[in-house]
Amino acid sequence: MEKLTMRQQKALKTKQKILDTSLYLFGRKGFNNVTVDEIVQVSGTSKGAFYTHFKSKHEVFLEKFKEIDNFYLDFMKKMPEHIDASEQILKLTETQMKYLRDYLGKDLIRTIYTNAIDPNTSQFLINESRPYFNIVHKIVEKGQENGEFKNTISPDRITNLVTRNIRGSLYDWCLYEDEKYDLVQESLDVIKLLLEGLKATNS
Amino acid sequence: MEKLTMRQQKALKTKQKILDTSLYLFGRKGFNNVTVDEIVQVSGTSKGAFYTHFKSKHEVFLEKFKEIDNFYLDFMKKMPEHIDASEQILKLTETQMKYLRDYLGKDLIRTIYTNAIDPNTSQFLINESRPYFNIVHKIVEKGQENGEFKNTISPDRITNLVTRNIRGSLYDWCLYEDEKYDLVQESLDVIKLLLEGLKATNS
DNA sequence: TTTAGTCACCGACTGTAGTCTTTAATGAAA
DNA sequence: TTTCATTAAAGACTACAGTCGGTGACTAAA
Repeated sequence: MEKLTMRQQKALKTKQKILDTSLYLFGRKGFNNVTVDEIVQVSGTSKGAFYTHFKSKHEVFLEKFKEIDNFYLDFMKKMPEHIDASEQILKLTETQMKYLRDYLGKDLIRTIYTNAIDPNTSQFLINESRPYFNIVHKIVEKGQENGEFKNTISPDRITNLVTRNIRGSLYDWCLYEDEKYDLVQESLDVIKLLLEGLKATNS
Repeated sequence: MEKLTMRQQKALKTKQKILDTSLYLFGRKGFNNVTVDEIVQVSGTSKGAFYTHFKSKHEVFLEKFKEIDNFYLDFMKKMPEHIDASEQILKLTETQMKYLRDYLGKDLIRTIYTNAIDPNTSQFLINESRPYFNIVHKIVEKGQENGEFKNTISPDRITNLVTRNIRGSLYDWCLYEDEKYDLVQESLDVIKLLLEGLKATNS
């Protein structure tokens, strides 16, 4: 499986060089202020090389965004098992939002959320095989089993609603230019309210 | 106030011609498949004229979107006063979503929601002076006065959360290419759950 | 080792949104 | 009525994402 020809190894190196240079430049100047020509020039490659390895300028950033799925897997390993499902979802939300805010950053999220609307691109955000969905789904199932959540709504549906609320919070974050919007607090508030509506104790 | 010179009248006519042609072409071919050159050619005007009247291609579509605020005002005139605040919000949501789905259409909403993320453009979606905010705000206030909603959360905040949920539903609608996503049903479900969490009867 | 084919890469080219300089028609002031 | 300033409109031009035909180094089969 790891039998790469000389050629393929070199290609991989080129791809990595483009990726590194892109991310470096995006970080310095912002996605919109970096041109593909510049990336290509700084990385010492070419337009042709860029587009053999990436479908678009957006896609380079998407590659970085995908790291978040590893973050989720990591998170679950450390998640204490004994706490409530609600608590688990809140903890997940908090950690996730801090990660997005401090590590990936608003510029990246903006790029992802803009690009996701384009019908021609991959439906990454709503791809149900993402670790994120599985994690939330598992927590929700447990929450229903132990009578914490209503079971009049399917776990699939609840998962759906939770992740949609998170997307909503992130989208709104993107809308604000200044720092008036506290992503972590806003997301937690929204999720808390949603969980309130999901509690089994309400009618 | 209505003293327009010959020149201004002609200018207004040009603007209208560009607007009509644009909307016609967007409707026929989709926003992304219409070029500014085409609009200009079909409307018998010029690039220069186009950009004196509109800041961007997106902004033409935004003009259409703004009609929705008249829709809200209209809606309120017909809203029965005697029903619950929750019921009013649900009714508003349903009517609004049908209007967006059937009259404005997904292509327009996609355009608005893509454009809104761009920090350089007007923050129309989160502009709190929009009729939409005022309407929701009024309903919420009444709901708190008559003890229907918790009053541990400020009406501003609740309004905020409601409108955010709506944006979330609309954003998700944009993500789906096929017709698997029923905008009206999904929005109502989300809002119902949110209202559940806002009820005064829960702790 | 030769040879035929592949594919990573190159960079000139295309399409399109948006800008900039110029022009002429209008309107205000004398 | 003449003059001067204003501004809507025109269209050539720029910037930039993405495409496409060509090229040569590498691979694999003989």
